[in-house]
Amino acid sequence: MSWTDERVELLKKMWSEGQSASQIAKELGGVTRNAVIGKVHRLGLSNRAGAAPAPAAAPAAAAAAPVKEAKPVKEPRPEPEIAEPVAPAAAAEPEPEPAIPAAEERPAAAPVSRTGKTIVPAGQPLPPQPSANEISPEALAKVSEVEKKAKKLTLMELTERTCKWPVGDPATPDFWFCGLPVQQGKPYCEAHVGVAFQPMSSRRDRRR
DNA sequence: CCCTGATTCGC
DNA sequence: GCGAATCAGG
Repeated sequence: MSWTDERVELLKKMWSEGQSASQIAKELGGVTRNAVIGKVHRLGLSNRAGAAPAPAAAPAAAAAAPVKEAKPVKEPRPEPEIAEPVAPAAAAEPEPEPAIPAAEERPAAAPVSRTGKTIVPAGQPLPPQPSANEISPEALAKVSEVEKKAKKLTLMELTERTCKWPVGDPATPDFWFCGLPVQQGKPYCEAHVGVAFQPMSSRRDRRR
């Protein structure tokens, strides 16, 4: 692959949006994150922050790079009141893919006050949290177990290979994501995949 | 271990 | 100019 104008533009866009080199590389395809980083440097748009204007040393790099930043700082949440963490009727679609929150996206603003308290916004994308519905007791038991040894990651710590299963009330400090290694291709660890993706077979309810 | 960006240097 | 290898860090 080569750096066509389009690709370079996408690169610039994503980079200024705060996307990581690896994410950009994936998006572009045909290039590694190294290639992306290399290109970024050659383009002279290294520093992404509008801050830290190189204090006392090496203002060197990117001297000829205007880099117009338009920090897309998104409002954490205009609406402070969140109704209730009601147990969302278990997402039991024949075609799985319970589209979790937008955990993938780079949170523009860290929902963490420097007082240590983690203030999770918990916008509208309320996750699965299946109610003890028609899920095998085994699977549920498994989940309980797993939650004990979960990594308890914060939103920002999630990656593509960490279980994105949410635990607790998003409105409290006791909210976290499982964080255990995900199952190949899935967004959750084995245990949580078990309750997140129900085989249609078990969904057949009392004949129609 | 997973990830991040930064630099170097042969091509 | 390009990007793998490497470095330095979280």
